[in-house]
Amino acid sequence: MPHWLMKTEPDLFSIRDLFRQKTSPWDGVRNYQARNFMDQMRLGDTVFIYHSSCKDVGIAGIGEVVRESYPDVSQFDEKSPYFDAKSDPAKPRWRRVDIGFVEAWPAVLPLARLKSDPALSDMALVQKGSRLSVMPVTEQQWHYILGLKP
DNA sequence: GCCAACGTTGGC
DNA sequence: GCCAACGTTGGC
Repeated sequence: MPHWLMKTEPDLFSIRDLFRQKTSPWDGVRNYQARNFMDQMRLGDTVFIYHSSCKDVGIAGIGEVVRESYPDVSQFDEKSPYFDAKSDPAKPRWRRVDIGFVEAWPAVLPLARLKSDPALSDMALVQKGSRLSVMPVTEQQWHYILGLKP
């Protein structure tokens, strides 16, 4: 069963919000590589939920795919920050998946911890300048990181 | 708040 | 098809 990592800005949507809501559409992804990875996600795939652009940057918990990719309606909403005037309603450019809550960790596993670990040097997450917001996690990386869980 | 690195756009 | 300019991401 494949594994993934998805970024979120906790000021907008955090692991605690996912806990409260139990499930949430993952919308607003506007990057082709990230979108293509979302299209590959399947029901039951597990996802590290990563907090970015905040005080405690790192992995905050786990979610799972509860609905496979379907059009992200926010691309057609002129009032949405995710509006995309160039997207054709007949062929929506952007999609989203729904993510369900699995667990919140007692503390964030810091990015600095992941960066300093040679076992994780292949992850896009720790590579300089990487801005990918949805990425695959290998089986080995997944279990290794689970072992680092705070 | 700063700024390096990135992805996208558009002129040529 | 190249590449400079731009807007954005995201760690620090």
